[in-house]
Amino acid sequence: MPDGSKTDRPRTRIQQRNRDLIAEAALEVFSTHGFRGATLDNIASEAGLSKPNLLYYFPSKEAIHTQLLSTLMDTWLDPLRALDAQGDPITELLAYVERKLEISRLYPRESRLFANEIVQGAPRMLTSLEGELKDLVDEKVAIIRDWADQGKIAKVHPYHLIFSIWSLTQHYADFDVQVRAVLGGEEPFDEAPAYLREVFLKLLTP
Amino acid sequence: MPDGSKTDRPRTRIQQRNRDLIAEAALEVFSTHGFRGATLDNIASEAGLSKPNLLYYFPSKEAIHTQLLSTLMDTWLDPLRALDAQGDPITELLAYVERKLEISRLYPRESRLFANEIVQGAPRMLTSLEGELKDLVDEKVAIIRDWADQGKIAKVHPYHLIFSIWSLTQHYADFDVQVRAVLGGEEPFDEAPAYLREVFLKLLTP
DNA sequence: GTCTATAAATAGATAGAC
DNA sequence: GTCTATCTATTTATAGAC
Repeated sequence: MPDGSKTDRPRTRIQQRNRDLIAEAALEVFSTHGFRGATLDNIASEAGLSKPNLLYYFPSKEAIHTQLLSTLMDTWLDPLRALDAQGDPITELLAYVERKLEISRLYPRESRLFANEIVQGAPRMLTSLEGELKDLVDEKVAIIRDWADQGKIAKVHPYHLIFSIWSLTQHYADFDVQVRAVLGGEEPFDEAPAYLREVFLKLLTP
Repeated sequence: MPDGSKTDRPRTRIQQRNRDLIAEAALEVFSTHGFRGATLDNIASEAGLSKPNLLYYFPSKEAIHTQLLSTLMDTWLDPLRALDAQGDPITELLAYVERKLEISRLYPRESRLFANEIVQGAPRMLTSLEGELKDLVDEKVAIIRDWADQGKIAKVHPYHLIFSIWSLTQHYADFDVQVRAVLGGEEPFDEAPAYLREVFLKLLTP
């Protein structure tokens, strides 16, 4: 009797497929227009479903948004989770920068989804920021502080170091139109990896 | 006959005062909720005026937003304009960073107003980005490139250098809630100036 | 110049047939 | 499970009295 129930949400294949369609459409629309700017009409037509059908799968617009944020939260935190206290400090931190930048390149919508939410004061995400996010950062800050104390990297403020990694890498996703407007034809991600590597190598070298 | 008419918009004292009240209220509301999230009701009550009275002074919600963006565009560009080709290169660039950070501290709403607009693809600002902004950046990039060619600063990609200054300084305004959530009680602007100075000093020193 | 009342459009959500 | 039709609330904008 192989069935795989009991996992709570997804049941049939068609349900799973439609939930996925909705999540994908919602990501597209929420990341481009923010929560208020997005409409169920937009999301429905992007998903190729009718508006009432959307609300058959999710109880409300808010529920779609919330589910999206919490699903993607893990993806968002993974690169920092991977920072390894046992590895070589400079290598670990540069690899973290590289991962974050690669995520901005490959998943700009996810980055903008969070950016929209946070710029507006994170009304639907504040507890996650003060909980999961802060806990993870505190844990990694302790590692970075040890590295600095042992003279393995330069003595930099560990929290602000992390802010600067977020800021510099996510900028290429969140402010993509501005970056491209200023660069004209040049592709941002051609030069960004080497540039950011240089920034953090110079900063972190003791 | 001293009167000061002919300047086109503001006439009486009361008109000027109400236009200012509306601009201030609109900045507050648009910067917190974005264009779609803001309502005329919010803006009106924030300004202490009735909704129809708002529309006596401005033809539409869009017009308020547009006027706000174009008024603040100059303030936004001024710190970069002040970059002086005749000054000492490192001093000039560090002073630019300091000015931008100070603006994030003193005028976070203005920063978030632009952030909201740009994250969503700058639908009402794209021409400004491709015009005024790109022109100014191109001009200053030429200066930075000269400095690098003359060996007065390290050889860094000038466009990405500017992106990194924007990104690192505006982060403290745009992502303020996140920064504060992670820091717990610590005041971001206590450490940020010294941290950013260190980042750019290390990066730019030849 | 400012207000109350209201029109017109949009958007989130529900009813009920199939 | 999916659709059409519709309800209700919100929101932009206007009319018209004062």
